[in-house]
Amino acid sequence: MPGTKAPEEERRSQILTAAFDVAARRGLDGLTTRLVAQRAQWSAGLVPFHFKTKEHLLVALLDWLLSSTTVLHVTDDIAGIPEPLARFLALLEREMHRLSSEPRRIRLFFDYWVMGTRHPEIRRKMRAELGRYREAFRPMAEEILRAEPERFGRVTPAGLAGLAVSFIKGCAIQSIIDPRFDIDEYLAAAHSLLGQLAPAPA
Amino acid sequence: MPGTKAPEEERRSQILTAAFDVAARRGLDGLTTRLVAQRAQWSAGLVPFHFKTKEHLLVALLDWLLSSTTVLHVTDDIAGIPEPLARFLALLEREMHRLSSEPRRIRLFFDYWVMGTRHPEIRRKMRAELGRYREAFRPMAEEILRAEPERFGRVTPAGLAGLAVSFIKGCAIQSIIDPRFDIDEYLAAAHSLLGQLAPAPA
DNA sequence: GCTGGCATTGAGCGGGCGTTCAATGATATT
DNA sequence: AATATCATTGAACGCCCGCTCAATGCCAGC
Repeated sequence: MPGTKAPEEERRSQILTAAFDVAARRGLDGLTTRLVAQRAQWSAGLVPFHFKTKEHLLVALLDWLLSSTTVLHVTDDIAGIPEPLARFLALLEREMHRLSSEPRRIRLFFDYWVMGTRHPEIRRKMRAELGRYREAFRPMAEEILRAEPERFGRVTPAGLAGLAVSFIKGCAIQSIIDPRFDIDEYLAAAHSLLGQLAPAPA
Repeated sequence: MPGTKAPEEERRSQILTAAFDVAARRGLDGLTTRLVAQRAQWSAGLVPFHFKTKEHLLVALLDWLLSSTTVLHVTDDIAGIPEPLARFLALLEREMHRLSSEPRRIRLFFDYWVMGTRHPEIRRKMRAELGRYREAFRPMAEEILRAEPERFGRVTPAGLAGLAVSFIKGCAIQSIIDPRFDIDEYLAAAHSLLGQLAPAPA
């Protein structure tokens, strides 16, 4: 039955949307079942009814956050770029642009990252997410390295993919905490640095 | 009177040490004045007596964390490396090694980063810290770029310094949440990438 | 040896939290 | 129309928090 949801799932979805709003404003510490209910003018007991414990709510919100963040999909326009390095750079650039257009998601992502430090299930999910993120860069990294294997003897696709993730997450950390952090300057440096990887342009 | 402290400062320092222990175990959420006191077998009222509010304690702990992290000092052995690029890489490598040797500090750093997202004073301190961190890389970045200005037209020292910070923080984010993240592989990729900046090695 | 001042104690206050649950209301089934 | 089912309400419980403060202990200056 496309376009509809079971009532139960519908309600859970509504709650998660409200929970994201609260978490985005107040952080995971400030996320309480009462505030979530209040935000949508529900009774205080509704949220605990649909999510047995707060932990369930937190885990479900993380799933919601990750699944509603289109990070894995290499869109057609980027997949269509023939040159692997250019594709790599285009993906980097698009991701950085997404960062600055969705700061609330990134902040919450790092909030969960910190939580994952002490919470096994959340750590597992964050680890998987970062792994998927790297995997998205891996095919391009492989192609880049394959073009000039002798030049990058010790560099592996996984290493290069990890570097790409660092570019993006590192940029997020700096730009979110410091609005004067110059993303264009940063991107120019990244482009130039990665541009050195090009197989000797004419 | 070297080697001694005023009793008041001595006590505050003891409290901050205990507070770091608690925060490292439980995170900033789990940091309570009672737990700090309990940890050192003090009465529950002692911590609020020396730090009027919990916010004061949190800010003081951040100051303590940042000032006791030797991040600014480019040690003599590194400063003595003649080649700027090699110096840059040596500093990167030492910082990454420090990350894995002091995971508690890094975790707490990111915990404060998240807090800084919503707390102006903490955000200000985190911004300043990241700025100092970039500045530590800047002189070397300037030298590297000065060697071949025509090759890196659009790259600025600030951009390159930001990239260096991303290398380190990005590595921390990935390796702390995922013990299987291969730091050596990552470092090899970073070295190779930055190595491309070398002024045409023989 | 007395005393004044300060560090320290530990009980207590008010408040917000997660969670529970009897009561209520709405809806679908018979 | 009667009833069973389940989402929803809102008050209540127990817990832990930051913070306060009278009482206590400790020690330097007289």
